[in-house]
Amino acid sequence: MNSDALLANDSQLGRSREPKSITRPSLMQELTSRGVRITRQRRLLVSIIQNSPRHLDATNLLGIAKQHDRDINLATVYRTLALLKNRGLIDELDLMHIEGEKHYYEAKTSSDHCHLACFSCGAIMEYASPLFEKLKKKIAVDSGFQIRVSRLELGGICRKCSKTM
Amino acid sequence: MNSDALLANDSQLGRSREPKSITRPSLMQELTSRGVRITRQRRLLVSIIQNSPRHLDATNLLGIAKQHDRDINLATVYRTLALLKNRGLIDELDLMHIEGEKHYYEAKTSSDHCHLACFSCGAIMEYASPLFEKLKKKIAVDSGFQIRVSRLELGGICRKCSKTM
DNA sequence: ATATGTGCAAATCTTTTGCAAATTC
DNA sequence: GAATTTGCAAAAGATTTGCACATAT
Repeated sequence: MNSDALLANDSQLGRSREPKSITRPSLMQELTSRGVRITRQRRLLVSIIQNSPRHLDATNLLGIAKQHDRDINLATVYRTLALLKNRGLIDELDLMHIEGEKHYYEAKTSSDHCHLACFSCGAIMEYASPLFEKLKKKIAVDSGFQIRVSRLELGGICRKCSKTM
Repeated sequence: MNSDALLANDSQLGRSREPKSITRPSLMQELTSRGVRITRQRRLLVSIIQNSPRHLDATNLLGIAKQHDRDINLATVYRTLALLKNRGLIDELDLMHIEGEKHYYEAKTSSDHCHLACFSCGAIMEYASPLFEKLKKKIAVDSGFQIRVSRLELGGICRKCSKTM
């Protein structure tokens, strides 16, 4: 029996549909309840981030947003991402720089998970585990450090690729 | 009793002296044994990385190297870092982007450790734990992923700062 | 002598910023 | 109407690259 949630994933840079155990609180609700002004473009960007099945970088996000609002600008994307990041509503990922130095974003989940990046095919898998939560708790207790953000990223070769090679 | 090694640290962006349990194999020896050509500048850079008590970024590294070789160039620093990274001899850290988007480097250690970055004072602490190793092993087994590189970074408030505030 | 490494300057890529115009409450 | 957000273009910062020259084996 395996108490951990392994979120298998097939697509390039994709993020799988999540089991019920992982929840992403509504970004819009969070923003509203914190008195953040909701503009048309913020609503659009937030909804894209919240619903995207993949991890998006700023340019991806702009591209998708442009399909709905031809005039949206990259600077607005960055400013909105900064807003969300500063309020702790999204996580910023590097995904082991598997595709350059850009960042990827995802709505923060209730319990943290880590990202496995395959150097061979570029697939990104997510993995959540009580053991990860336990480790963070132990680090906090041992070191007296109050953890606000955590990022565990692993680079290597995914199962599919190691079979192929 | 605490089986984990907590590597306390006082200095800004510093790295503490390590307990014997953490070892950093000789980069020079590794390079030689792999038939990599050793030039004057590579020797210099490698020795700085190996012996630095702090996590250095490319510009830091250049600055220190310049004290020994006035003519060394930033491009050479980056090229040498790429060489070491590709051979898996150093780890590249983001340290939660606590100081911009640059990267920091350290000689790879025998067992992985994580980095705690204090958003308030900028201190970087290192923390090694068998529990981290256990988590990685579990992830590998559960997901069939062969881990080549791992990075666990935590951002938050260090003990000292949370007392002050 | 040949392959490899290096300096330099320019290019690239991601992200940030100043400011005037547009939008929101 | 006042405060905030946005577009645009320019700036900033980190890293990479092309090429002629220098160095290592």
